[in-house]
Amino acid sequence: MRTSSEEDYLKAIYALSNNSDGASTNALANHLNMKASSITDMLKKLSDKGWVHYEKYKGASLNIDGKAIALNIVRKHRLWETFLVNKLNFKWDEVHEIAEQLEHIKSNELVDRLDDFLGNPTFDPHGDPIPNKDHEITDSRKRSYLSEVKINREVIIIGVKDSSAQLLQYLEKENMVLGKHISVLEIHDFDKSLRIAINGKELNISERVAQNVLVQIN
Amino acid sequence: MRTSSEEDYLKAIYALSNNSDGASTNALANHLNMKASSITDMLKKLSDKGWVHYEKYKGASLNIDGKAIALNIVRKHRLWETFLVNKLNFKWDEVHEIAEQLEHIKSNELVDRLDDFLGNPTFDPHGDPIPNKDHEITDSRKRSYLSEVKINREVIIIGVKDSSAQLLQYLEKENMVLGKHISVLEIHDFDKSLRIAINGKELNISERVAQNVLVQIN
DNA sequence: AAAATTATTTAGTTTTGCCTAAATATAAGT
DNA sequence: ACTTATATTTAGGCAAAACTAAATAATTTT
Repeated sequence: MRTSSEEDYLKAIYALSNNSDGASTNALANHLNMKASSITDMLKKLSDKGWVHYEKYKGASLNIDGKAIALNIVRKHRLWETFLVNKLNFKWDEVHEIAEQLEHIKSNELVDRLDDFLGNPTFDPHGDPIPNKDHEITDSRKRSYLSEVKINREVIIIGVKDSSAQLLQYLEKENMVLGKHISVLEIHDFDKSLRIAINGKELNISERVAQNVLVQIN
Repeated sequence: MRTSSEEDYLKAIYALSNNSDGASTNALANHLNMKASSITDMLKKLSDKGWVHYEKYKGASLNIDGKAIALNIVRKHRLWETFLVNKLNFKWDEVHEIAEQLEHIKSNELVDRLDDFLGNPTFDPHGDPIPNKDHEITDSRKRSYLSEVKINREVIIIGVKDSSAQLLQYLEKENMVLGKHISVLEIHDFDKSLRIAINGKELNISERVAQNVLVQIN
């Protein structure tokens, strides 16, 4: 058995582990809005439970069991977000907080039935891939941030990096929503802002925004 | 703000308050599977928060705010049970435990949207009435337990009192499910068991079962 | 390489929500 | 009414999960 709190830590370690290197104490403290000392305490506990590899002063990484749990939480989070948007008509910037609660509901049967009910989606409303029952992410799309795209390349919006309400509302206002096609027309040297073509119109967006828009390259 | 634990207590006090008299410490301890001393602690806290009227040695009862919270939890519980049965195809004996978790998810918007998504049901899969947004139960059906029904009265199954898996599975086996029409043919004096007509056949059931089957009288 | 800075851990504390054991109040039996 | 039984409360304790403040390790700067 495990607590919601433990699940939050495992999810955070997963989120902060790029490539094979783990997550540092401070990075976790920052991500979870806690003090570093609290992180140290919990990492010891998670290590004792066999979910995390932890060495003093060297940060933490997930081992097999811990990764399975983390991916299961991610799976639940993304399935619930899909439910909230597709079935209850929430907007994609409104669902994160609720999904943070729903992801901790315990029942494998529930998750599997929800998955079926939603038609076994492979991506959530933010464009993030949904792990399958076996905790595998089978993401075949070539993805990149809009800020990295070459001029005149046509791409499709498939998600965002920072899913803050501010960003999502901005994108909604500019009608830069999931599935839209974009061409990068020009990159302005002085501030790296972009002129893009979308919805048959031209639009300028800041580098900051472009760095947070995830696109699929055809 | 309130905790899941506090919500559980308020729900228990509501469940144990028949008519206007409140719930005793021991009854609550029994209902919640806790020790009486834990109940005393929490009743003081709930009293401080203004949700419960508590006097030493005299048990507890809900005041206006507490009752509103309790009915909101009941509403959420029953809506989620309805979702699980109607949308995810769970059986009615499988949903209680999951709904116990889901009822604590915080978001009024979510509950209201779920309500709409389900078609604003007034009864859950066990036949229990679902409080509306204003925490009112508007139950217009005349209900009774099958054990109280007069001979030759035709009634409709609308719920159960004890929703244990054993009972629900027994009813399922005998095809005594929600919505079925029943006539009481005979009440045997020596053990108060009933001979009933259901599904075009006759069937004997014990008093114990009859006491737990909730029916609507036409 | 030493000093200064930053990151991490340790030690001790707090709050929540439960527990046990003992004390006290209420209710019931004779 | 008095004794016994039951119900309830009080007092003290424990584990989880956070915190602060101080100590120590690692890293960076000069």
